[in-house]
Amino acid sequence: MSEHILDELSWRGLIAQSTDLDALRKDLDSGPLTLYAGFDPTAPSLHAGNMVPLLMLRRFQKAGHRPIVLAGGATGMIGDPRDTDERSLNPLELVGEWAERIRGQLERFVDFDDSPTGAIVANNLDWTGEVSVLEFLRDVGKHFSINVMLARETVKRRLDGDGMSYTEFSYLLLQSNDYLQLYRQHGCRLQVGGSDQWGNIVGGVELIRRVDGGSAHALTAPLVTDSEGRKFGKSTGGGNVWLDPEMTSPFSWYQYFLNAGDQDALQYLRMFTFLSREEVDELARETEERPHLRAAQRRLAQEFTDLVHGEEQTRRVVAASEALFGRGELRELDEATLDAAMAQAPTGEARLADKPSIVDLLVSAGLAPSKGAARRTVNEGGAYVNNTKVSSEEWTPAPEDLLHGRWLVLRRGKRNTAGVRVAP
RNA sequence: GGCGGGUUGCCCGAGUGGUCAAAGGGAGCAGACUGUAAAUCUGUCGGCUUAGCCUACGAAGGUUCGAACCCUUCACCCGCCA
Repeated sequence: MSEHILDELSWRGLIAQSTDLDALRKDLDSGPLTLYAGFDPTAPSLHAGNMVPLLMLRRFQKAGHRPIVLAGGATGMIGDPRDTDERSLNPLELVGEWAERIRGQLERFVDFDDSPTGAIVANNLDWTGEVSVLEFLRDVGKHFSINVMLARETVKRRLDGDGMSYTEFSYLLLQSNDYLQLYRQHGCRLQVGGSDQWGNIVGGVELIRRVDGGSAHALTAPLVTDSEGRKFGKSTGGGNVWLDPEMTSPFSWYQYFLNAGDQDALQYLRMFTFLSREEVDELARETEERPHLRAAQRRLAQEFTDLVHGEEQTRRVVAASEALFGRGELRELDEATLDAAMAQAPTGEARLADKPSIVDLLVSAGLAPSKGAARRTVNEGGAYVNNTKVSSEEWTPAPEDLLHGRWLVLRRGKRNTAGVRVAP
């Protein structure tokens, strides 16, 4: 039953580029291999896209290898060059704080124990923070050819555009050194990451070979995009889909994946869940035959929410989603069910005595960023209260509109819903 | 250090004294069609107490009846030269 990890990654669509796969396969077969992936603290939380390499570590661990999760406390202070323009440096304290938060998130997805496959947590600040410039330039810098560095795609694009600072240019050296350090400390011989990390990873592979004469591997996953090639993780409301429940509620997380397109849902099932090939194939068949049931989307949303937020949360958001989006009359929901659903959905507050208009309510519930936007929604026919369209900006709730005497369920468009708790 | 070019709304990018809340594209949002899908078409897309007002074209001043557009200074970026 146990398929080779590389074959598994392959059908899951998780292999974009790699160094010699046959050599890697041999190494994987000859005992537990130590591998790592790094995550830079560029925000206070990981986002959904980060789950690809993170879950790859977990997949490798399940296949009998040892993962190292690395928080980029040092690299996060420098910034990996991106295609467009120079990043602005974040304050040191902020990066430190973010690195801590991200480390906490990383730890949840791999298992720690004393066995040879027990995970290790690292922070590259530990070995980078105290290195002197001279030491670094002599020991690491000397092994990098400017000629090669200039040939990198990102660098070329930046040179054609707004240019790049020396700081960002140096990023490659830092990450390469990370790989070397982990190779030395833990015998780490495989680094995985998104395909945008290819150059950085290979930099490390070469550094290990040059300095220690060691052989190490590189493996990247494709950048996750939706069927239109858009970068993954932009939620319908704009902005990233974050792991932190304070930043993206489990309800919103669930809804985001529930709304995925057919092709996307199947791709995400392979990448973000541990469902077997057979199970995914079955869901693909179902989607083909009875697309309206959205079996793939439901399973994806459920599995992924489960993985990130836990079973208990998942139960709640599934129930809330069914209550709010179900075909049943909202008025017929019993109080407990409605309360539970409202506890999961985004909510706002209002007072009946203030005679809030539909526009005020939409803003209060967070369904519209401004009154202007709320008015637009109403005029476009996209505003609903308790599943009934409201087409006048002047509409204001009457006491009998309140569900169980205190709730209004608002909806903007078809898939954004929120509650407003109304006080007398 | 010198000379030249640049900094426009979420992003890209046009605009070089009034007709500019600023062309065009992308993204986003809503509607129709659907399956809480995709594609397509349509509309929309700074804020507000919305026939008006406020804020906005790197920052601060200035010229002018009037400035994104002209002038000055500053900041940052790019290129060439030293």
